[in-house]
Amino acid sequence: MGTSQEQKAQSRAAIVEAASRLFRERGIEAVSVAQVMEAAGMTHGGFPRHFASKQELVNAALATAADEQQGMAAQPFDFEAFARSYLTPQHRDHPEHGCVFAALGGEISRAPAETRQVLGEKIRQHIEASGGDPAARADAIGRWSTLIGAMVLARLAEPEELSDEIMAAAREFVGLDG
Amino acid sequence: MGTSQEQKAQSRAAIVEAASRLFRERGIEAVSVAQVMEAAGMTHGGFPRHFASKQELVNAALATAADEQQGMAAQPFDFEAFARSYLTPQHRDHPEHGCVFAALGGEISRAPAETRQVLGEKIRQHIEASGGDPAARADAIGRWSTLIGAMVLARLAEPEELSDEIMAAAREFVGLDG
DNA sequence: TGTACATCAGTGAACGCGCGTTCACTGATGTAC
DNA sequence: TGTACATCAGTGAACGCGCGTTCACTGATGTAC
Repeated sequence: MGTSQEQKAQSRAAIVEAASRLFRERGIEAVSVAQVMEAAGMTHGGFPRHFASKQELVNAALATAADEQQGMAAQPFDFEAFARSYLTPQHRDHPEHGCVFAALGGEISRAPAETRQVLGEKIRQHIEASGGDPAARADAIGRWSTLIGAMVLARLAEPEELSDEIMAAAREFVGLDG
Repeated sequence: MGTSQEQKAQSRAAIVEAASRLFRERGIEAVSVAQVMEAAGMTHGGFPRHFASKQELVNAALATAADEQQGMAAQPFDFEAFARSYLTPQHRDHPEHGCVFAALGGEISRAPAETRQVLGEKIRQHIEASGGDPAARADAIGRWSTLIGAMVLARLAEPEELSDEIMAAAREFVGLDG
């Protein structure tokens, strides 16, 4: 069953990727299993061959979304480059390819513990990666918080000039453009 | 119909207050009209006497939640006092009485324009209140962003020590405790 | 190599359920005179 | 002041709908011999 299992793994990856994208774009509750399966090129009946419940898919999709962001960042972590690509109209207007904390943080803090822990662990990893020096850690946390909060505000603010101003102010506040 | 209209206004206020609280606690989509009406002491059938749709209730509840926060802040706005009460376990553990942007910002950025505009306008007002000096404006935006992002992270982070550390780091980053 | 059989990813119909919304009704409130 | 009538906030049953999930079935994949 070699080929078959390969195909199954590909299908699963397609489902998780579609979910990761659709959840960030429209919210978890607003996206149905059938919509995810359709986006992955299947019908909804095949879903239970890969996940026991929507909850399981959510957990996998969030882990993927968080890893994707971490994977795109430079190694070792370059905050300035990260912040410059984070605070952009491109990111603001395309949450489906963006930061899972800004897009779904609020919603997930109300999710079952199992789901919260997926992102909780990613947060821990991200902070650990900033090094052992307490001052550097605190600074990393402060700057990261600023990016997330600014993106939340920038996605709500109107008109677009104000939204742009929020992103520019956050760039300054974290030490760029200054 | 004087008394009757007073009673109606009281009922409407109770519905909006219950919605404002429940939406922040559980998310907008996760709370049904029937649950809001029950929390307000009525049955769901009375709902259309006050609102044409759930969407209308959402708009009213968000405006109330945003005004509530603004109303609790000192006049003139004292950022330091605001930040100190914002970055607390009390606020983190009780989103139902807390910042609507941290609790529902992501969800609302995906809502219909009409709903987004309710919070978009509150953001504009909050920023305008920081004064006309461009540097002061930018600083106010940066600090506010930090508070919101830190609360999103603090509500997801585990264990509790890490969550507390995030709030402490944000306090430092906005210029307190430093 | 061929052939008969087992497995199981994916299909499409169906399920029970809770949702937002609608509506006939009731009874207290307020008005007309 | 008293009486007959109108209004309408709130009740409780009902509606159509989309949801997550289940399941009999199919047909391609892989195994046994």
